[in-house]
Amino acid sequence: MEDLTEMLKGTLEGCVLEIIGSEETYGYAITRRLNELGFTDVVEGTVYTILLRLERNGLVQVTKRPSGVGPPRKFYALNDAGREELARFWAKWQYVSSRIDRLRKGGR
Amino acid sequence: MEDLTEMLKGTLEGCVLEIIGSEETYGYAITRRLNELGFTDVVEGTVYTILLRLERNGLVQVTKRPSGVGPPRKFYALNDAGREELARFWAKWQYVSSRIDRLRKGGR
DNA sequence: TGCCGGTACTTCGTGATACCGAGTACCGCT
DNA sequence: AGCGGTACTCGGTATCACGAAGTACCGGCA
Repeated sequence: MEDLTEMLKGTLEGCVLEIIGSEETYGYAITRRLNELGFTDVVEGTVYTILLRLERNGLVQVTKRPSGVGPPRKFYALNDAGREELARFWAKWQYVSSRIDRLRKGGR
Repeated sequence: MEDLTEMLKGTLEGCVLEIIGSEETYGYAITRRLNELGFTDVVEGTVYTILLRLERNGLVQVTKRPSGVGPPRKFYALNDAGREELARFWAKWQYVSSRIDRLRKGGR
């Protein structure tokens, strides 16, 4: 699929939030997960900027753990604020995607 | 609904394309149409920048016509390139929204 | 006649976001 | 010692929606 970057703006962060919400994980693995979900062009740099933003905004709890196969990993888990933000994200997604689908089928 | 601007990035242009594709129309009316579709916070300035971009990218044909109730209107219609771009937009939307919905329901 | 509200478009600047590239660093294997 | 895979950081760029201000046309009303 051709370039999706513009369309992912505003949704990619929500996807990362959802992934973290379903299991405590770290940046490199999140990138791989997004890639296998179909977002093949998402690269590490993008995910890390999102993770730093989530951390700065106080939506996640971070734990550093040694890896055994490389440098230590920063594991991310949602806190209460993160879970609320995730719920808001899905509400927005539901709202936007339903309106766009409606526009697609004949509008009104 | 709270702020949707980030989530609309990359999709609002496609929505405008769809509206123009279904009927030849002009900026002010497109804004009202988007508002009644549920995108209540979209303002004229946003739509006009999109329209100028579409024109600059050669996706639309523009016709200026007097209005009778105000200044002349710039009517927009899709050309062949615009119809192709619209098709590409819906293909991308289909791709992205289906993956996100899949992520939402349990992932895999 | 003068002013106001609604219609209609333009332009400049701002903020948020995804992306890119380069760099740093840890590890096991050869 | 070097290499590839793992893992994170940082600085800069492009794109996009938005805000604010300005211009301009028109009808109606005091």
